[in-house]
Amino acid sequence: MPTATLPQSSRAARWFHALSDETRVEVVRLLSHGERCVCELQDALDAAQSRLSFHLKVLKDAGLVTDRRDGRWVHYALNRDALDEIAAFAAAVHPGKHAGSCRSACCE
Amino acid sequence: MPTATLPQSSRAARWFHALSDETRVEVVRLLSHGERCVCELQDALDAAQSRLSFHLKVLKDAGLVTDRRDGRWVHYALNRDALDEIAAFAAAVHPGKHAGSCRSACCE
DNA sequence: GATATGAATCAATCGTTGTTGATATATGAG
DNA sequence: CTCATATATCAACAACGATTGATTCATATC
Repeated sequence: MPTATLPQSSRAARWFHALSDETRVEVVRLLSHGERCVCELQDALDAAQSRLSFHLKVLKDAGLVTDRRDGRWVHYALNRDALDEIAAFAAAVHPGKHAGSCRSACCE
Repeated sequence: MPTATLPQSSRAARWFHALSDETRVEVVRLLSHGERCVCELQDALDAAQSRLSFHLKVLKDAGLVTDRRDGRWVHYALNRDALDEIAAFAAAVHPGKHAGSCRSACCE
């Protein structure tokens, strides 16, 4: 049962990879306050334009953020569903959830 | 390296990096059922010994797992505190938490 | 149209990460 | 002490990821 509720490991690994860079974590933290345009993120993070664009692409490809063009600006926002799944993963693998039901099979 | 004194984003990035590989995610899932020895993980994952050892070291260096030697076997277990912090991160950046209190500053 | 601005993409580079096979270390059995 | 087993470490290499500066694309203003 616990396994069935967990996302595929490869999906999880993809999310975690997207969050494995400090700049990208900062972006996510900024976006947690609401939608932001690229220029604003650039300001807040003091990041070169192409560098930030690269990281935003990684986050977008992983499905963690969405983008929306508005005139010449592009606004990024967190994808709530993905964050839900990440939280679910952390909860599902929490030790103690499977209280002794699955004992070790070797080294005894 | 005093991970405890690092800024939060950097610590988070470290954890997520440790989980950014499918094999390591699988290890964490297996350990969620309880402590496991290396040979057992090797069996379950069908992974070469040095390869698994490498991934276990990454997880251990990131503070996600602990190891305990027992005779000739070494048992690995999840570090509950780290998983708590990861869950806390996911919850903290969840959109909607800061309901309109922080509006965008540009592109208006 | 011409031009300016916000953002994405590209090419080059360089450091990092994962895999493999070989070797080393630790423990226990005989 | 010798040997077998469990695990860690090492060296080499391929694959991948991040950064930078230049270029391109899209949109808006004049």
